[in-house]
Amino acid sequence: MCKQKILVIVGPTASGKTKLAIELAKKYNGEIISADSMQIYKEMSIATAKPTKEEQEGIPHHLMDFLPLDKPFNLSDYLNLAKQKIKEISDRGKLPIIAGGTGLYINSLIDNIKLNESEQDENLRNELYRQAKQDNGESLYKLLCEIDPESAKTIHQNNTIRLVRAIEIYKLTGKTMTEHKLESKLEPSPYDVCIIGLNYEDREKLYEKINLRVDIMLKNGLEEEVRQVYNNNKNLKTAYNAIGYKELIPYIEGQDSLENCIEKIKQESRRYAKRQLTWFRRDKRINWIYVDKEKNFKNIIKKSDKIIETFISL
RNA sequence: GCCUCUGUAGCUCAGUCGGUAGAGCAGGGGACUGAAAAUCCCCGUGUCGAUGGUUCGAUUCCGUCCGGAGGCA
Repeated sequence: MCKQKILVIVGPTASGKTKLAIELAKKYNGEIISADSMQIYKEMSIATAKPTKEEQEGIPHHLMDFLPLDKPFNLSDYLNLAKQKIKEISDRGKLPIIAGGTGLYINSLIDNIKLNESEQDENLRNELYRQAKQDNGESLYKLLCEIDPESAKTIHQNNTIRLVRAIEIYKLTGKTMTEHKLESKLEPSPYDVCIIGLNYEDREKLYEKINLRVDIMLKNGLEEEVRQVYNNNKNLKTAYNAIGYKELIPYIEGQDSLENCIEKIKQESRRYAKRQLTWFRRDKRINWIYVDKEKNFKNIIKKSDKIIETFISL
């Protein structure tokens, strides 16, 4: 049986994934599936650094710019849609290229994680959050230690989101998080992946790039974009999670200076990049290309070609 | 020119009644299975401005010099 070949491009924010993906799509007859938890939303474009239509150079981009901001979206939705897209693209005889910075989405997809079919129970969740708030998660943590000591080892009492989720999944399905994880990995992946990771050898250089990109976003009208979203949406839950939005809103509400808010965007972007690197670094399959070690973009393409050619010939 | 204050971690500053030092921020490392651009955990050695003196011992006290801030002429 021949596994479906897919190309995956990962890396921290502002490392050049988008550009590389487009170039490789042109070269290898590919279509791009975005793996970015924020680029899926229609209204947020500048802050999420979506490529414009011109920048896309006619390459089809999937799972990007299609969902209204008030619609919730989660890992499960992503997996369902992405798998379907991979199939469609390969049926067209083209190469699926996953490109993005949301590590959880990418790993769950390429490692074929099977989520069980549990319905979400908002009431239960709210109740658990209330309980967590009362005693800083103490009672919930104790409960988790009883029902799933294995998970309790890796989930800290202060990490309310995870704590609640681990308990929620048990109450909803009767299975612990640990069991759920084991079951999720039973089926081998139908994909044969080649992963290219973009990074900088010198962290400072990456940070300069990030700072510069934030300045460019502002020139491109970031403030106007945030204002529009702010004025048109009652439910800003998702926007409050997006870097560029959550830092600029205090300025729009008159609570902080523009200068401070811009610095904050840059800082949060840098920290985000660091977290992304922490996530990606542990995946030993990634073929890293150090952007600051290459003379120019052509050399990055050359390196990528080398990696891809051995992959394709296998 | 004189007087006062000041020089300690990348930054802002504590502190040591003389036994070579510690907070916040910045930064670094890590975790991650249905909110993931989210959420959470861990990490503080630095010629204590330079140099001479007193002392068993000085970043701490004294002298000189070099930065910085303010005041008076």
